[in-house]
Amino acid sequence: MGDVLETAATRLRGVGQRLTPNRTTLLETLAAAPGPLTIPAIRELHPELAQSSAYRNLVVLEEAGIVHRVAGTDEFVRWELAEDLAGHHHHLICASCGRVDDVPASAGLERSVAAAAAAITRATGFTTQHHRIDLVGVCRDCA
Amino acid sequence: MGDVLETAATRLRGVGQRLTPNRTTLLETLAAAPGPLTIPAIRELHPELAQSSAYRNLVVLEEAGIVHRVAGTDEFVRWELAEDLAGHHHHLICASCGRVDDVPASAGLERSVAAAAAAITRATGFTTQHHRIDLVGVCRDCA
DNA sequence: CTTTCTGCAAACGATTTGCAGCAGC
DNA sequence: GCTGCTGCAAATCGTTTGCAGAAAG
Repeated sequence: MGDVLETAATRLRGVGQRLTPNRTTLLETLAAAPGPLTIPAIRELHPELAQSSAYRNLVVLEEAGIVHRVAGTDEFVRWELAEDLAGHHHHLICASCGRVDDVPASAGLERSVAAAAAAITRATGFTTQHHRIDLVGVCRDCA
Repeated sequence: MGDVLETAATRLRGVGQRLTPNRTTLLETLAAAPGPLTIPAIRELHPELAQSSAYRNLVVLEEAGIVHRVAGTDEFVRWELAEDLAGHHHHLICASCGRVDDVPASAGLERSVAAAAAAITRATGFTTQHHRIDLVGVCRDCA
Protein backbone atom coordinates (compact mmCIF):
# COMPACT_ATOMS: atom_id res chain seq x y z
CA MET A 1 0.00 0.00 0.00
CA GLY A 2 2.75 2.48 0.94
CA ASP A 3 4.21 1.26 -2.29
CA VAL A 4 1.12 2.19 -4.23
CA LEU A 5 1.10 5.69 -2.82
CA GLU A 6 4.76 6.16 -3.56
CA THR A 7 4.36 5.01 -7.14
CA ALA A 8 1.30 7.19 -7.46
CA ALA A 9 3.16 10.24 -6.19
CA THR A 10 5.92 9.66 -8.74
CA ARG A 11 3.55 9.17 -11.64
CA LEU A 12 1.46 12.16 -10.67
CA ARG A 13 4.54 14.34 -10.49
CA GLY A 14 5.38 13.12 -13.98
CA VAL A 15 2.10 14.64 -15.18
CA GLY A 16 2.58 17.85 -13.20
CA GLN A 17 0.17 16.94 -10.43
CA ARG A 18 0.38 16.28 -6.72
CA LEU A 19 -0.70 13.44 -4.47
CA THR A 20 -3.34 15.26 -2.45
CA PRO A 21 -5.34 14.00 0.52
CA ASN A 22 -8.37 13.31 -1.68
CA ARG A 23 -6.29 11.31 -4.10
CA THR A 24 -4.67 9.40 -1.28
CA THR A 25 -8.12 8.53 0.06
CA LEU A 26 -9.22 7.29 -3.34
CA LEU A 27 -6.15 5.10 -3.76
CA GLU A 28 -6.34 3.66 -0.26
CA THR A 29 -9.99 2.86 -0.78
CA LEU A 30 -9.40 1.14 -4.10
CA ALA A 31 -6.39 -0.75 -2.77
CA ALA A 32 -8.37 -2.08 0.17
CA ALA A 33 -11.38 -3.17 -1.91
CA PRO A 34 -11.89 -6.78 -3.07
CA GLY A 35 -12.78 -5.55 -6.56
CA PRO A 36 -13.48 -2.44 -8.62
CA LEU A 37 -15.70 0.18 -6.99
CA THR A 38 -18.34 2.57 -8.29
CA ILE A 39 -18.13 6.20 -7.32
CA PRO A 40 -21.28 6.00 -5.20
CA ALA A 41 -19.68 3.08 -3.34
CA ILE A 42 -16.51 5.07 -2.75
CA ARG A 43 -18.49 8.03 -1.52
CA GLU A 44 -20.45 5.84 0.82
CA LEU A 45 -17.17 4.92 2.48
CA HIS A 46 -15.95 8.53 2.40
CA PRO A 47 -18.89 10.93 2.34
CA GLU A 48 -16.57 13.88 2.91
CA LEU A 49 -15.31 13.45 -0.64
CA ALA A 50 -17.17 15.82 -2.92
CA GLN A 51 -18.71 14.11 -5.91
CA SER A 52 -16.98 16.34 -8.42
CA SER A 53 -13.63 15.75 -6.72
CA ALA A 54 -14.12 12.01 -6.90
CA TYR A 55 -14.88 12.09 -10.60
CA ARG A 56 -12.19 14.63 -11.39
CA ASN A 57 -9.46 12.97 -9.39
CA LEU A 58 -10.17 9.54 -10.79
CA VAL A 59 -9.73 10.98 -14.26
CA VAL A 60 -6.43 12.53 -13.20
CA LEU A 61 -5.30 9.25 -11.67
CA GLU A 62 -6.32 7.45 -14.83
CA GLU A 63 -4.29 9.83 -16.99
CA ALA A 64 -1.33 9.21 -14.72
CA GLY A 65 -1.73 5.47 -15.30
CA ILE A 66 -2.51 4.70 -11.66
CA VAL A 67 -6.13 3.61 -11.85
CA HIS A 68 -8.24 2.03 -14.51
CA ARG A 69 -11.86 2.41 -15.57
CA VAL A 70 -13.92 -0.79 -15.75
CA ALA A 71 -17.28 -1.21 -17.47
CA GLY A 72 -19.57 -3.50 -15.49
CA THR A 73 -23.05 -4.87 -16.11
CA ASP A 74 -24.98 -2.01 -14.59
CA GLU A 75 -25.01 1.68 -15.44
CA PHE A 76 -22.10 2.61 -13.18
CA VAL A 77 -18.48 2.88 -14.17
CA ARG A 78 -16.16 1.11 -11.74
CA TRP A 79 -12.57 1.91 -10.85
CA GLU A 80 -9.64 -0.22 -9.77
CA LEU A 81 -5.88 0.14 -9.41
CA ALA A 82 -3.95 -0.24 -12.66
CA GLU A 83 -2.87 -3.81 -13.35
CA ASP A 84 0.83 -3.11 -12.80
CA LEU A 85 -0.05 -2.03 -9.26
CA ALA A 86 -2.72 -4.59 -8.42
CA GLY A 87 -1.50 -7.57 -10.45
CA HIS A 88 -3.27 -9.23 -13.35
CA HIS A 89 -6.66 -10.60 -12.42
CA HIS A 90 -10.10 -11.34 -13.76
CA HIS A 91 -13.56 -10.49 -12.51
CA LEU A 92 -16.40 -12.43 -10.95
CA ILE A 93 -19.61 -10.55 -11.66
CA CYS A 94 -22.72 -11.48 -9.73
CA ALA A 95 -25.70 -11.26 -12.06
CA SER A 96 -27.98 -11.01 -9.07
CA CYS A 97 -26.49 -8.23 -6.94
CA GLY A 98 -24.05 -6.61 -9.37
CA ARG A 99 -21.09 -7.08 -7.09
CA VAL A 100 -17.71 -7.44 -8.83
CA ASP A 101 -14.80 -9.29 -7.21
CA ASP A 102 -11.24 -9.89 -8.34
CA VAL A 103 -9.75 -13.33 -8.89
CA PRO A 104 -6.11 -13.98 -9.65
CA ALA A 105 -5.52 -15.18 -13.20
CA SER A 106 -4.56 -18.83 -13.56
CA ALA A 107 -1.44 -19.64 -15.56
CA GLY A 108 -3.18 -22.21 -17.73
CA LEU A 109 -5.94 -19.85 -18.69
CA GLU A 110 -3.46 -17.10 -19.49
CA ARG A 111 -1.59 -19.44 -21.77
CA SER A 112 -4.76 -20.36 -23.64
CA VAL A 113 -5.72 -16.73 -24.10
CA ALA A 114 -2.27 -15.89 -25.41
CA ALA A 115 -2.51 -18.74 -27.91
CA ALA A 116 -5.97 -17.65 -29.03
CA ALA A 117 -4.81 -14.06 -29.38
CA ALA A 118 -1.90 -15.11 -31.55
CA ALA A 119 -4.21 -17.11 -33.81
CA ILE A 120 -6.52 -14.11 -34.13
CA THR A 121 -3.70 -11.79 -35.07
CA ARG A 122 -2.70 -14.21 -37.81
CA ALA A 123 -6.26 -14.53 -39.06
CA THR A 124 -7.55 -10.97 -38.79
CA GLY A 125 -4.66 -8.53 -38.30
CA PHE A 126 -6.02 -7.48 -34.91
CA THR A 127 -3.20 -6.94 -32.41
CA THR A 128 -4.10 -7.81 -28.83
CA GLN A 129 -2.66 -5.57 -26.12
CA HIS A 130 -4.42 -7.05 -23.13
CA HIS A 131 -7.55 -8.96 -22.32
CA ARG A 132 -10.48 -8.97 -19.99
CA ILE A 133 -12.16 -12.11 -18.71
CA ASP A 134 -15.37 -11.85 -16.73
CA LEU A 135 -17.12 -14.81 -15.20
CA VAL A 136 -20.78 -13.95 -14.82
CA GLY A 137 -22.79 -15.99 -12.35
CA VAL A 138 -24.09 -15.98 -8.80
CA CYS A 139 -21.96 -15.13 -5.81
CA ARG A 140 -21.98 -17.17 -2.62
CA ASP A 141 -24.14 -14.62 -0.80
CA CYS A 142 -26.82 -14.60 -3.50
CA ALA A 143 -26.93 -18.35 -4.00
CA MET B 1 -31.84 -14.97 -40.62
CA GLY B 2 -35.42 -16.05 -41.38
CA ASP B 3 -34.76 -18.38 -38.51
CA VAL B 4 -33.89 -15.53 -36.21
CA LEU B 5 -37.08 -13.67 -37.08
CA GLU B 6 -39.17 -16.76 -36.56
CA THR B 7 -37.63 -17.45 -33.17
CA ALA B 8 -38.03 -13.81 -32.27
CA ALA B 9 -41.71 -13.86 -33.22
CA THR B 10 -42.27 -16.89 -31.03
CA ARG B 11 -40.46 -15.46 -28.05
CA LEU B 12 -42.15 -12.11 -28.38
CA ARG B 13 -45.53 -13.77 -28.48
CA GLY B 14 -44.54 -15.56 -25.29
CA VAL B 15 -44.19 -12.15 -23.63
CA GLY B 16 -47.41 -10.83 -25.12
CA GLN B 17 -45.74 -8.75 -27.80
CA ARG B 18 -45.59 -8.73 -31.57
CA LEU B 19 -42.84 -8.76 -34.12
CA THR B 20 -43.37 -5.32 -35.65
CA PRO B 21 -41.59 -3.72 -38.62
CA ASN B 22 -39.33 -1.70 -36.30
CA ARG B 23 -38.35 -4.80 -34.37
CA THR B 24 -37.71 -6.69 -37.57
CA THR B 25 -35.44 -3.89 -38.75
CA LEU B 26 -33.52 -3.99 -35.49
CA LEU B 27 -33.02 -7.74 -35.64
CA GLU B 28 -32.01 -7.74 -39.29
CA THR B 29 -29.51 -4.99 -38.62
CA LEU B 30 -27.97 -6.78 -35.65
CA ALA B 31 -27.89 -10.10 -37.48
CA ALA B 32 -26.05 -8.55 -40.42
CA ALA B 33 -23.46 -6.71 -38.30
CA PRO B 34 -19.96 -8.09 -37.65
CA GLY B 35 -20.29 -7.24 -33.98
CA PRO B 36 -22.48 -5.51 -31.40
CA LEU B 37 -23.86 -2.11 -32.44
CA THR B 38 -24.58 1.11 -30.57
CA ILE B 39 -27.94 2.74 -31.02
CA PRO B 40 -26.45 5.70 -32.88
CA ALA B 41 -24.83 3.22 -35.28
CA ILE B 42 -28.14 1.45 -35.82
CA ARG B 43 -29.91 4.73 -36.43
CA GLU B 44 -27.27 5.77 -38.90
CA LEU B 45 -28.19 2.71 -40.95
CA HIS B 46 -31.91 3.28 -40.43
CA PRO B 47 -32.60 6.96 -39.78
CA GLU B 48 -36.35 6.37 -40.09
CA LEU B 49 -36.24 4.57 -36.75
CA ALA B 50 -37.21 6.98 -33.99
CA GLN B 51 -34.69 7.12 -31.17
CA SER B 52 -37.21 6.26 -28.51
CA SER B 53 -38.47 3.31 -30.53
CA ALA B 54 -34.95 1.99 -30.89
CA TYR B 55 -34.29 2.16 -27.15
CA ARG B 56 -37.71 0.90 -26.23
CA ASN B 57 -37.79 -2.00 -28.65
CA LEU B 58 -34.32 -3.17 -27.73
CA VAL B 59 -35.43 -3.38 -24.13
CA VAL B 60 -38.47 -5.41 -25.19
CA LEU B 61 -36.30 -7.70 -27.29
CA GLU B 62 -33.93 -8.09 -24.36
CA GLU B 63 -36.76 -9.07 -22.04
CA ALA B 64 -37.86 -11.62 -24.60
CA GLY B 65 -34.33 -13.08 -24.58
CA ILE B 66 -33.66 -12.25 -28.22
CA VAL B 67 -30.96 -9.62 -27.91
CA HIS B 68 -28.29 -8.89 -25.36
CA ARG B 69 -26.80 -5.70 -23.97
CA VAL B 70 -23.00 -5.48 -23.93
CA ALA B 71 -20.82 -2.88 -22.28
CA GLY B 72 -17.91 -1.64 -24.36
CA THR B 73 -15.05 0.73 -23.63
CA ASP B 74 -16.84 3.93 -24.52
CA GLU B 75 -19.97 5.50 -23.10
CA PHE B 76 -22.38 3.72 -25.45
CA VAL B 77 -24.21 0.51 -24.73
CA ARG B 78 -24.00 -1.98 -27.58
CA TRP B 79 -26.50 -4.62 -28.65
CA GLU B 80 -26.14 -8.02 -30.25
CA LEU B 81 -28.27 -11.08 -30.85
CA ALA B 82 -28.54 -13.42 -27.87
CA GLU B 83 -25.88 -16.11 -27.83
CA ASP B 84 -28.30 -18.95 -28.54
CA LEU B 85 -29.17 -17.18 -31.80
CA ALA B 86 -25.74 -15.89 -32.82
CA GLY B 87 -23.52 -18.64 -31.36
CA HIS B 88 -20.95 -18.27 -28.61
CA HIS B 89 -18.21 -15.80 -29.45
CA HIS B 90 -15.81 -13.32 -27.95
CA HIS B 91 -15.06 -9.70 -28.73
CA LEU B 92 -12.17 -7.84 -30.28
CA ILE B 93 -12.28 -4.27 -29.00
CA CYS B 94 -10.18 -1.63 -30.74
CA ALA B 95 -8.79 0.72 -28.12
CA SER B 96 -8.22 3.31 -30.80
CA CYS B 97 -11.55 3.57 -32.64
CA GLY B 98 -13.89 1.77 -30.22
CA ARG B 99 -15.05 -0.70 -32.83
CA VAL B 100 -16.14 -4.11 -31.49
CA ASP B 101 -16.01 -7.26 -33.63
CA ASP B 102 -17.05 -10.82 -32.95
CA VAL B 103 -14.66 -13.77 -33.07
CA PRO B 104 -15.72 -17.38 -32.76
CA ALA B 105 -14.60 -18.98 -29.49
CA SER B 106 -11.82 -21.54 -29.77
CA ALA B 107 -12.37 -24.94 -28.21
CA GLY B 108 -9.09 -24.90 -26.30
CA LEU B 109 -9.81 -21.56 -24.75
CA GLU B 110 -13.30 -22.63 -23.77
CA ARG B 111 -11.89 -25.69 -22.07
CA SER B 112 -9.44 -23.57 -20.07
CA VAL B 113 -12.15 -21.19 -18.98
CA ALA B 114 -14.36 -24.05 -17.87
CA ALA B 115 -11.50 -25.48 -15.82
CA ALA B 116 -10.74 -22.12 -14.24
CA ALA B 117 -14.42 -21.58 -13.45
CA ALA B 118 -14.62 -24.97 -11.74
CA ALA B 119 -11.58 -24.16 -9.60
CA ILE B 120 -13.12 -20.83 -8.64
CA THR B 121 -16.38 -22.43 -7.59
CA ARG B 122 -14.45 -24.79 -5.37
CA ALA B 123 -12.40 -21.98 -3.85
CA THR B 124 -14.96 -19.21 -3.46
CA GLY B 125 -18.49 -20.57 -3.83
CA PHE B 126 -19.11 -18.40 -6.88
CA THR B 127 -21.14 -20.27 -9.51
CA THR B 128 -20.29 -19.33 -13.09
CA GLN B 129 -23.19 -19.17 -15.54
CA HIS B 130 -21.35 -17.84 -18.54
CA HIS B 131 -18.30 -15.81 -19.37
CA ARG B 132 -17.15 -12.88 -21.40
CA ILE B 133 -13.74 -12.62 -22.98
CA ASP B 134 -12.64 -9.38 -24.60
CA LEU B 135 -9.35 -8.91 -26.38
CA VAL B 136 -8.46 -5.25 -26.29
CA GLY B 137 -5.95 -3.99 -28.82
CA VAL B 138 -5.66 -2.30 -32.17
CA CYS B 139 -7.68 -3.34 -35.20
CA ARG B 140 -6.16 -3.74 -38.63
CA ASP B 141 -7.54 -0.40 -39.84
CA CYS B 142 -6.08 1.55 -36.92
CA ALA B 143 -2.66 -0.10 -36.97
C1' DC C 1 1.85 35.24 -6.00
C1' DT C 2 1.29 31.57 -9.22
C1' DT C 3 -0.49 27.15 -9.97
C1' DT C 4 -3.03 23.35 -8.63
C1' DC C 5 -6.98 21.55 -6.08
C1' DT C 6 -11.49 21.78 -4.11
C1' DG C 7 -16.59 22.06 -3.74
C1' DC C 8 -20.71 24.09 -5.14
C1' DA C 9 -24.05 24.46 -8.55
C1' DA C 10 -25.12 24.38 -13.23
C1' DA C 11 -24.53 21.94 -17.73
C1' DC C 12 -24.20 17.73 -20.56
C1' DG C 13 -25.66 13.76 -22.96
C1' DA C 14 -27.08 8.96 -23.27
C1' DT C 15 -31.11 6.83 -22.02
C1' DT C 16 -35.94 6.70 -20.32
C1' DT C 17 -40.64 8.08 -19.98
C1' DG C 18 -45.44 10.63 -20.55
C1' DC C 19 -48.61 11.21 -23.71
C1' DA C 20 -51.56 11.54 -27.80
C1' DG C 21 -52.34 9.46 -32.04
C1' DC C 22 -52.06 5.07 -35.06
C1' DA C 23 -52.33 0.14 -36.12
C1' DG C 24 -53.38 -4.76 -35.29
C1' DC C 25 -56.51 -8.05 -33.52
C1' DG D 1 -63.15 -0.87 -29.16
C1' DC D 2 -59.26 -2.57 -26.71
C1' DT D 3 -54.41 -3.24 -26.47
C1' DG D 4 -50.12 -2.58 -27.94
C1' DC D 5 -46.86 0.33 -30.87
C1' DT D 6 -44.97 4.66 -32.46
C1' DG D 7 -42.76 9.23 -32.35
C1' DC D 8 -42.39 13.59 -30.32
C1' DA D 9 -40.84 16.22 -26.60
C1' DA D 10 -39.78 16.51 -21.87
C1' DA D 11 -37.65 14.29 -17.82
C1' DT D 12 -33.95 11.48 -15.61
C1' DC D 13 -29.62 10.58 -13.83
C1' DG D 14 -24.69 9.40 -13.99
C1' DT D 15 -21.08 12.23 -15.17
C1' DT D 16 -18.64 16.57 -16.51
C1' DT D 17 -17.57 21.43 -16.22
C1' DG D 18 -17.36 26.70 -14.88
C1' DC D 19 -16.09 29.30 -11.43
C1' DA D 20 -14.47 31.44 -7.16
C1' DG D 21 -12.10 30.54 -3.14
C1' DA D 22 -8.46 27.57 -0.39
C1' DA D 23 -4.01 25.25 -0.23
C1' DA D 24 0.66 24.09 -1.85
C1' DG D 25 5.13 25.48 -3.42
